[in-house]
Amino acid sequence: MLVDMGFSVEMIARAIEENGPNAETSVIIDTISNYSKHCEASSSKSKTIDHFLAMGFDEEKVIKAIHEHGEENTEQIADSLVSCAVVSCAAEELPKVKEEDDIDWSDSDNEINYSDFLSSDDEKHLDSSLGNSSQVLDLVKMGYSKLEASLALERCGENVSTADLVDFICAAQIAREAPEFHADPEERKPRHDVKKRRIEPKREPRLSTDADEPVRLPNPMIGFGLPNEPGLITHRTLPDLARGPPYFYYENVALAPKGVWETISRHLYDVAPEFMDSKYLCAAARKRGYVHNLPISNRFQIQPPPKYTVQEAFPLTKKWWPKWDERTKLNCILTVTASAQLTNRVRNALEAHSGEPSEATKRYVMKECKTWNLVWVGKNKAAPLEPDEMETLLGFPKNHTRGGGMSRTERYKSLGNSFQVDTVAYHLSVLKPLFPNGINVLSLFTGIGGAEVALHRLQIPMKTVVSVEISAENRNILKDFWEQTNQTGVLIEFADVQELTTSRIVELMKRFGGFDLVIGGSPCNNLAGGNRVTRSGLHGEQSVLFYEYCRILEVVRETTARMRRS
DNA sequence: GAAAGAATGAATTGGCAT
DNA sequence: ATGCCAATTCATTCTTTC
Repeated sequence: MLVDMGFSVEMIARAIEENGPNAETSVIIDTISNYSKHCEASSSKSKTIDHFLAMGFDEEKVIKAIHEHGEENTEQIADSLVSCAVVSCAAEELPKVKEEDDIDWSDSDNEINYSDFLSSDDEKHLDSSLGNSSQVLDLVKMGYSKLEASLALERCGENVSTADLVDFICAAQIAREAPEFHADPEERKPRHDVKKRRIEPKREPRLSTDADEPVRLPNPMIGFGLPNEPGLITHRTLPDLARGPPYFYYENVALAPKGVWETISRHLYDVAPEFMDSKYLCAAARKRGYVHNLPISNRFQIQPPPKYTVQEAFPLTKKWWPKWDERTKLNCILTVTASAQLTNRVRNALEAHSGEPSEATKRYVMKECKTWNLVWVGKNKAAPLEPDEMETLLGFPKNHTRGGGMSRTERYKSLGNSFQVDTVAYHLSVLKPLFPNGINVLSLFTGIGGAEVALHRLQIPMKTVVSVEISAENRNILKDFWEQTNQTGVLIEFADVQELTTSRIVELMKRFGGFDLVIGGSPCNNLAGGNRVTRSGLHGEQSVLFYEYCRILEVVRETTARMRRS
């Protein structure tokens, strides 16, 4: 049940651990309440929560009870809470752990009956895992939290000794608490190795995020390094919890409000974000953070590599580009572009006087050029990019967003919200030797299919793509791409992440043999600097869907673990 | 009605002088 | 360390135009 809410045993265990065993569970509560607001899409739910909170019950338990009984059944909720409190007082919470585990996998709310596709092995697992509660009990007696213990059991499988479970828990603790423990040995060498990092002395990536320490954006923003450049970092050690399968790849804007990336990282198994500005791989800036558990050695670029400067990308502009416009890169491609009238205003300003424009005029023109990403397409004629030019810059085939019932304005919006394909492909390139026979992809917040285009251009066969995208026009674009590129794999499109219930995810995984990659960039609306109205952070109306990514990823991870065990 | 145009700052960071 | 300035930013909403 907690999994359905987006909060796995793992996440709760980690959150509790981070705040200390007896500390306030503010992180959990904050997350759960915010998530639940979104999930239920109604304020009545939070009113119900408030109601019971006012009675002095623990918020976590309240939310759980509401989910179990439905918010309208306040009496049952109350009963449940009272009996729950009694159990707690008895200091024997162990049975509840198993309860969570069972609920997790035999949720009767789901439309699909698990027994229909659970193999006999799976059932055996459920039974034997009940039998293993004595191990959990042992661990609890040794001072570990019940959640920690059940987590260890979950990840290590049923046929392991208690000593092994202890090892796992210790390893997980060390991995989380001591960043230097999993630093690359090469990078960890003491200072006599200075020559090696002379090139980028400041770019020492933190391999694990400390909750107390704010995330700092690297300067230059080049992630683990650029292709064909010195100073490449080719190895990192992930926190144990973060390891695949499945691989996951999460993206969002780098310049988010303070604290956002700390939260994102914490919810994605403490993997430190890789911040990269796409201006190092193409002719337009795009500062983004990527949280992923992919290997980072032997990355390669897709061919042909994109043009590096605006003038190379759009050769016709060279002729008209004034000397005093020193730009070689464009700024970030946004969701709105300048009007055609702006081109006229710029032209009028430039032609007000003959000869070299005044400094003031240059300043005005340059300001507009940088604000609106104008390029020179004629004498004194600075115009916004065409949609197909944006497609080129972002690594999509020309006319990728054409058709599908999209207006020009809508194309700009969809393109502004998209991946830079070359950047994503650079990161995903390590998958190519790993999946020669193809890959099963769960693509969330697909948009116009940046991930799919990247995989296609990498020539990694897509056996299955399950895609979730709210915009019907964007779904059409992906479908068209799928057909036009003669994909042999299966494409399944959903409109809403809410449709991906636990049962449906499990069903899909059983059908296709699991997912190898869970990829997506959740909505940035409430994080993006351009938003003057609702830049409300990760809990904003759209950006809160980040927690849906977490929820779905966690279901895939747990299902993957189960499938591999059986 | 649909599409395009115009108006609407703040948060954050880096650089640099103090 | 602190303060100032410049630069950048996956946007929203209302108005106008067709």
